[in-house]
Amino acid sequence: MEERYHFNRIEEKWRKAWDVADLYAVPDKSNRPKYYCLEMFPYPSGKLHMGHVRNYAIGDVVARFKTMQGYDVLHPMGWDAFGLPAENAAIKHGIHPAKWTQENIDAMRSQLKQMGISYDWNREVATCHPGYYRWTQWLFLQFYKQGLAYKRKAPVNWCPSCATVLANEQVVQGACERCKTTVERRELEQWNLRITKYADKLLQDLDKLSGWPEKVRIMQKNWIGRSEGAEITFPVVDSDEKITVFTTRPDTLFGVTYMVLAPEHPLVKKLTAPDLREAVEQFVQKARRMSEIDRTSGEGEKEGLFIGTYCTNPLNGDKIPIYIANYVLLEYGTGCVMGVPAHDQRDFEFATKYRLPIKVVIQPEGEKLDSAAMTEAYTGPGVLDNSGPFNGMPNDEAIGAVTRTLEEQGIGRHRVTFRLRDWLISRQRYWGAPIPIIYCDRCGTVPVPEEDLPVTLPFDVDFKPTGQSPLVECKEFVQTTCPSCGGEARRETDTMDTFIDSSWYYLRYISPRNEEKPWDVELAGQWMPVDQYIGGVEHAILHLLYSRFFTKFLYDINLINVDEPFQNLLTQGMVLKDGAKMSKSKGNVVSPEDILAEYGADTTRLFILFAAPPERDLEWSDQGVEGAYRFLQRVWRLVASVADEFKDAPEPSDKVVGAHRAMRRVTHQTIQKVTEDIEKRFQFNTAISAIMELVNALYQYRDLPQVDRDPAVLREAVEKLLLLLAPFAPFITEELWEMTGHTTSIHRQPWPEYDPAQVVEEEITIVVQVNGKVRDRMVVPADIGRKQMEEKALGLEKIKQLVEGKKVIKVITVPKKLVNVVVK
RNA sequence: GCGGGCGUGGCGGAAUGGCAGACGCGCCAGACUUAGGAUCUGGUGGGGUUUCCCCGUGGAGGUUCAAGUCCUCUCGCCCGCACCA
Repeated sequence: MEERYHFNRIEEKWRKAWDVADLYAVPDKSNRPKYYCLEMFPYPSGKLHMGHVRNYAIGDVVARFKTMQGYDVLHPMGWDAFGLPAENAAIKHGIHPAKWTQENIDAMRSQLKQMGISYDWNREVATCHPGYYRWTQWLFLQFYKQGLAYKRKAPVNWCPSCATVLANEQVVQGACERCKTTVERRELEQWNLRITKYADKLLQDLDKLSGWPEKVRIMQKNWIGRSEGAEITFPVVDSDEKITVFTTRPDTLFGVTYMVLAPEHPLVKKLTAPDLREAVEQFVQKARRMSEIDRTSGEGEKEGLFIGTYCTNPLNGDKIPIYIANYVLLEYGTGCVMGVPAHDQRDFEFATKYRLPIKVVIQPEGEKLDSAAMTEAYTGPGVLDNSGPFNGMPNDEAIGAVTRTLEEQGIGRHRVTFRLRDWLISRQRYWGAPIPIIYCDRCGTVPVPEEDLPVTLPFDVDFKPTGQSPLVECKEFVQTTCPSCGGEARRETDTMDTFIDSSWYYLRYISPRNEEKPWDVELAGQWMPVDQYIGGVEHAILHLLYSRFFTKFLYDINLINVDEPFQNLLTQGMVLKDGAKMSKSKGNVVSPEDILAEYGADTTRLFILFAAPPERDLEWSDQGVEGAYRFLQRVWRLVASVADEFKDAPEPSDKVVGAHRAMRRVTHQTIQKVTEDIEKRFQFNTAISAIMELVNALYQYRDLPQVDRDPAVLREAVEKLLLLLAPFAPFITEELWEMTGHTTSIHRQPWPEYDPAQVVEEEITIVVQVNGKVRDRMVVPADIGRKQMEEKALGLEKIKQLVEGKKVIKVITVPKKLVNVVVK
């Protein structure tokens, strides 16, 4: 028997054995209850980082725990394998993106296997594989069929560094989410998915997601940005044109003193007075050139220009000057805003700058606002003033009343607007799934017939970024025949946003090699939804919102029977070193490769799970890793030293007393604690600490003289210990399980259950307080009544002294906890 | 500015309103040892007049027999959103 813990030998041995036995394969169907445990699949960058290690260690505990509890656990892994880094690496090192990606996948798969994560590798998928992206394209066609994929020309976010357009979600504070380059605006014709059609559902169903962190739900809610208000039409003076605005404050309609259009608004050209055309055109050009960040940062100066024409307030006939201004966005609402300086801070600033009138129409209670004296807008509640028939009405009532009046007169209506915009999915890059569309001069836009999929990505392409898709230059790809008329036609050359690939991968795991369809509907019905999804909070909006959108669409076209993909979501915290996120530039990166080589997988996993609860940020500590390593050695030595002694021991007796009973109690209490900690809140850190306490207790028990030890009690404790530790440290527990005489894998054993009779204490320590301060303790039978507790406490020598000469006002007794004597 | 989270020993972190600091790291002492950066045992919030007492969970109030935990205000740090009409 090995006296020392050699993780290298053990981990290599079991890695091979599990592989050969295909231990972690999960059947498509069985009679056991299902559990779908999913971790966000990585981009194959080449090597795992600590964030991955943490993510997958957490997921593996859940998967192994649920497996031991008797579930069929679907626990797959794959690769989010399309994307820019492959192209950038290819350009830099002259390797083809496909080769670069494949090599990285191989390297990372091997690292994951080294970590001992219980994936069913038979279900591995890679989004860049034609067998996968064929179905990505197929899904695009389903969107197209339903009118949810459409092409339109619009101002878009352009990243000059990535040389491609970006979705709204991929622009963070005016910069490219990937490379941080400031995003420009360009007018381009691009493919979009109509996610806005699902805006209301995506918002409402957030309420169903009780298993998601509040934080993520709020972030999505804000992103969708529903606001209720009214659309109001203002006729233009001396013209047949009308301007429609959206406002959440129809109650302030009588306070409108100017009108603003977005500079790009189509009406601007028509409405501009002839003598101002040149100035307006200059202003529009300037606004166009402004980056998104300057345009929307809030701090930027509001700039506007009068375009020389007026419109009329439809309710009171006021003549209102029309402006254009940089702070009005074409994309939101109707692209026009009515200016109410008295009751909107932005309008107030704008009106002050351009000396526009300020008209108070809401008066707060007990106060009379004077527009000349105002230094900021009043946005609170109040009563209408200067508002004709609505005078004296509370403004919250007026919102509805004004809207109704507008509706009656046919000049406005109730309206709901969303901040969420359609999802721009075209990318002018090579390494992605081609959009399966053909353009024919006779037939127009024709979808590629489903049976012709996949539209394969050509291999020999010069993929340097030029601003247009590299596929444009690839004649074999572009030139094709029209599926409709058979004539000459051209293929769409843009590829899809990689977030499309990752919006449905959790479904492909269910039928990873199905060549007839993207997934088997019946099997999807069985496995979906994902019971537990685990990943970083950085995907709170992008990936999680897109996946929810896909799921809702697929539900509507009857391809799945759930309308939310992820029942429970765990957002793990970051891994920090010296208080900061690990990064090359800070030089505080700890490489999983090195740690795995020095300490092995079990130690690495154990440390990461022990150092902090999963949702919280984790501070990396080399000494902490040492501690985890030391603990596993301690377990090893303990088990190795007693394995022979209890090999043939029977089940322990329920009648044992003294140290044996105490040992059994700790064993069963630990089972209870660990089970609850994992189940309740994924509190792996406290679960592990409980296991450590069991080991400490076992050392005490082992060091009794041998004649005083009960081999049956020892055996029970050691075996439960190994079973409880198995999900955290799969290799060492498997080895020790074998060493203690077992022939089937520990990872195929049922999760231990505790015996309530063994958990109970016969005697407990009660705290005795006087006026809330602990003054003494007493040991009493566990089933003692309140009355006896109180009597015994009052009889204690110390308590008597403290109470002497004072008046006992009352005595609080909390069963099994304490007695508090309140005196005066 | 709005929204969310977090403030507990030297450090990571524990505590259904009921003994603050479990467990681990670090540190101190002892044992074993040719040796120890191995292992085992014990100790380890601060202070004091040291069988005992006082103070202590960012700060100030409050509720309660009892508050790290609940309430009000306040300070600091982190994250997300930010001209959305």
